[in-house]
Amino acid sequence: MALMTPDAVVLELMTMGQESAAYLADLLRAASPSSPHQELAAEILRCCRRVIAKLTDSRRKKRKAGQHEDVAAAAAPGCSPPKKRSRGAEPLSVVTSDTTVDGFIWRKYGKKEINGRRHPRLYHRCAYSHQGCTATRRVQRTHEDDEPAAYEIAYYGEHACRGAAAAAACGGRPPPGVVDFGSNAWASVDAAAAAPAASEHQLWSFDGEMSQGGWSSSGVVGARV
DNA sequence: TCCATTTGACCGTT
DNA sequence: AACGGTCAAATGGA
Repeated sequence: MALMTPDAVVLELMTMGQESAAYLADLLRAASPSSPHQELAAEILRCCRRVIAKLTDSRRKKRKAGQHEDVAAAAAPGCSPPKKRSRGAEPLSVVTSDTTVDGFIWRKYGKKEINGRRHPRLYHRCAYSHQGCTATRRVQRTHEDDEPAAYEIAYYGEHACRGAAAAAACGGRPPPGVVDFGSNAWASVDAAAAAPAASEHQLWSFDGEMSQGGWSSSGVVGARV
């Protein structure tokens, strides 16, 4: 039973982001009507709208085509999953400057040097995969020289575990974002900055409260599908 | 000792 | 045959 698809998560996040940006714009306007920061808030708002529009559009297309969310989720229980994902699978891609904020706990299971890319591609699966959660994601740095670094994260599969499973694992505190992955992960170097590599307990970079519908989507800077 | 990460190898798709 | 996704043994840290 699919509880929260990556699409839905991102859509929800972006909606929250949009509301927050609108609120911020109001605050700025009230504080200083001529503040140049208003334009910044407006820009954030525009980005959110574009992402939401994209997401809504792609979901509508999927429904229309009668396709499953993805290949992994479509695999029947008992059948061995395909070793390689079909290229027909349409992932949800998010471009973000922070790979650690998406509300789920991820575990790295592979790394691959990709042709024409200076940085390797990282493969993660949901930390609750042993509970039947089929969600996976693929993290790839977008442009080699981007500063700050931007990453394209492609989400596959559905979270059968919910993000709440992560919260439970955290002893009821606000749910974690994402486990950082390993000592050589360039993503962690950028996103977690000075944090020493490794233990998932110290690398949550979560600054919101998903359980209350208010978690931050600050890392997301754009999206394309 | 357990668990997460690393990394080379395997295998499916194009 | 090349490419890319996943597996699984080896490794290292707590």
